[in-house]
Amino acid sequence: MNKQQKMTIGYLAKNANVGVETVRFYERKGILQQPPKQGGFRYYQESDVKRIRLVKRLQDIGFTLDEVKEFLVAETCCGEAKSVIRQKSNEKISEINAKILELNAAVNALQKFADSCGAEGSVAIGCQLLDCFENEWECCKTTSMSNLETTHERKM
Amino acid sequence: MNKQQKMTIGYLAKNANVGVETVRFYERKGILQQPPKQGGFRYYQESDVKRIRLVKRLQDIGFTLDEVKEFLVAETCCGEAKSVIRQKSNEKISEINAKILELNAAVNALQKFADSCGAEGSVAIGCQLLDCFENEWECCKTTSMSNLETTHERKM
DNA sequence: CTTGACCCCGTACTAATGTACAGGGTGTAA
DNA sequence: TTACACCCTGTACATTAGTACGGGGTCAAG
Repeated sequence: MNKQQKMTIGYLAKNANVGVETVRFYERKGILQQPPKQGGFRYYQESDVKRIRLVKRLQDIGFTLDEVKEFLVAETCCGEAKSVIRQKSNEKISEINAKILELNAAVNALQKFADSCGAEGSVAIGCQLLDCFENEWECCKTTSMSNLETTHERKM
Repeated sequence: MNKQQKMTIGYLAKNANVGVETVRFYERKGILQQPPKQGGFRYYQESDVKRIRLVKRLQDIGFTLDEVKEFLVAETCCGEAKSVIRQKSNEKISEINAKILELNAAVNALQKFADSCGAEGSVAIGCQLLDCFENEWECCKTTSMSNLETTHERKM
């Protein structure tokens, strides 16, 4: 690629694997900075491609666009703002670690389900997605079925 | 809990930790079966609580409501439908395993970011979320920056 | 200097997943 | 029997993250 050449929004979008409307949408939301225009057109740098890909990756791991924005804005921070962003990073790390545990349990549950229900010779009665998940989940996060409330103990 | 007592939608919702509107929404979508009404009211079983919790769990691990529905409907399947559901389960397992890899890489990247940017004494120039993610991601899924296209090689 | 691909802005629409009324009915405790 | 919490249906609104469209401007190859 010739670095002298100008990258229009269409090419940015193509390179970053998003739609042009998405790029403009990100600029409106303040997630991407709108580049200074030449003759009414936006022209981009390679770093913008990287930035959009980063946004997509952050989305993939569970960030909302607002969170992405917070993090990207925070990059240029200093002093006190740093401890805020460090805290947010650590919160996200905990969140993701919890999700990893949950997903591992899910794989086990689904495997059990696939083995019992999906097996060619199995009988229909064995197809209990609920049972597979109930057992597998207990290690991860349990909500007890005891103390269910019903209607005759009405709130007054 | 007295099993003789009747569980109205409000209590079902409370026990399953969702809103009553959500329950009705699930019934409209066919994710939950609407129970036969007595005097115009819906009355539920404990199994309905379990079912809603299962829906929430499946959502947590990345199922859309339509996918949840597919799986729940498929539980009562037999014969040929079984191999379909087994295949879907296996697809989901692969999907989740890929996600786990991605999340592990994300934790590493965020840790690096928190360490470099968030540390009390660090300088602002070290705050590069993009760099932290770029390196960490390569193991997981890479999109090369070479072969970028720009505007002067215009399509005709 | 025309033409066709591409860009601009602004607005409106979509899909998924709920939430929130409005207007009326029900059931039970006092 | 009345009050009040709770239920019903139906419709509309909210949020997130885009996507599409209309009406017009720009640029570069032929």
